[in-house]
Amino acid sequence: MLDTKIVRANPEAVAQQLEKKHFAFPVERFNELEAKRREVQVETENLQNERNTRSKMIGKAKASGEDIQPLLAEVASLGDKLDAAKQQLNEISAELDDMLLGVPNIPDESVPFGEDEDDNVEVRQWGTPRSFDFEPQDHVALGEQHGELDFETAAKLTGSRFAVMTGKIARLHRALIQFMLDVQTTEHGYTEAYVPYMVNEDSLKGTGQLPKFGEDLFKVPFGDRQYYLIPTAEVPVTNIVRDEIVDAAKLPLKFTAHTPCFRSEAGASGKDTRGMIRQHQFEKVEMVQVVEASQSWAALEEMTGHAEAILQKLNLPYRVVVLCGGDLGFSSAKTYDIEVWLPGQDKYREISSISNMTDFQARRLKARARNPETGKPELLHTLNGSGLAIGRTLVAVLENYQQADGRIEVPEALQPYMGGVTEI
RNA sequence: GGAGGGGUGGCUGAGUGGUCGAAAGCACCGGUCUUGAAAACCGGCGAGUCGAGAGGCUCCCAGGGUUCGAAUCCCUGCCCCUCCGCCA
Repeated sequence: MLDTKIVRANPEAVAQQLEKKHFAFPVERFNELEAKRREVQVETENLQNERNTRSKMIGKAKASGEDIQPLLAEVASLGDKLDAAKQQLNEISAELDDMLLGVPNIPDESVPFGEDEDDNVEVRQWGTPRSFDFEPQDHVALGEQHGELDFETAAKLTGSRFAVMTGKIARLHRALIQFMLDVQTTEHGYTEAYVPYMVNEDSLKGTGQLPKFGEDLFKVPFGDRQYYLIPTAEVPVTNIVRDEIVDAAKLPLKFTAHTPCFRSEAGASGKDTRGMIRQHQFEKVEMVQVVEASQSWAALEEMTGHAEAILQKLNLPYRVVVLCGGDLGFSSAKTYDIEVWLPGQDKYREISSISNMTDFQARRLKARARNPETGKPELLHTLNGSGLAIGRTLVAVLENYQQADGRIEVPEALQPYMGGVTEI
């Protein structure tokens, strides 16, 4: 959520900045509602004030043994008036809240203008895509050849967009998780976290998936409530600080977590239908940082480096792009995507996304820390990034490390996690 | 699933219808004292929101209700603790 003070002070400026994200902020409707809100709120609060004052007088009168009947008569009509005012205020506030909860974060000045992913801007490249002296296969063909990556069985068990892995490939998949967690905890200073894979509505509101993007989520009815399968560890991990005043001395908080992620991919029918690139269920090792406001831009660069380090250790060629306004996520002020080279597709594909949410999530979460100078609680900044998406990393390893006969070299960094196996 | 006890400020914890946003302690901040620190003593100290300000309003798990007035009474839900049962 944006700072309502800023929106009120200059709605036109906010609207203009949101244009970069191709979001049309309804300035007129907002101003209209704001004016009404102000009016009704003042009226309501005046009535409340009157009620409070008179109730106190009644209390005093009663204590001193006076007759309170005349005083009671005076307040008789107050209740109805107050109820009416309150109801009106509630309606206006609800509409304003709905409006503001649906407004995305303002993109940072450094975010390039653009429509979609084609307008993202490359920041740097690392490594050189390997040149093959044979026709490289994609991971689906490789997996089939090994008999260890099976989409048809998964479709029988569940449906499309799931995978069954067995044997060495299943182990390689697991090795990637362990490897990444170890790097993040021992080399990058993250604290490992284990979190629920189902969350409540409040958590999803806190990080911004709700109320707007419910159709992307898998819902789990539970009694008369509703839980949701997490679409990313960002949700449970970032919500650790919801409604908390964090001890400033403990900042920055740096968490890493391995979780499965569940996405309905509602808007992606027909997109990436082959293989493991876009699944309803996939694993991810996530990085989350909760930092003091002034530190978040440095943290964004740092976290991008942490994700890159994994790819470098795996010796997988990649490039880093900065997302343009049109491709930027709802809660994000700035996002870097890291794209890994996939020989099977002959192009770079997203394998990590690192975002600075500034105070946008923190405001919804009420995640604060006391400023040591002033003693006052101030909003924190939250960031998250994949470090990395496991399924896509597996795809990258299979495709980049394939041999002419279909065997897969095991990257050196993963060999300790594969019991010393060098080839599968 | 059954029985009971609880959810109050950063923390511990008092408060069972009125002058309670809320005792006390801890923590924290300022001061006195001290070469410095500690201790002791004095003072300050919840959050959010509206307002230029004075000040107002809201918040004692959440949502309803009773009442002129609710932290306090009633209803529903959620969460935590103890015991019994079941269980990976």
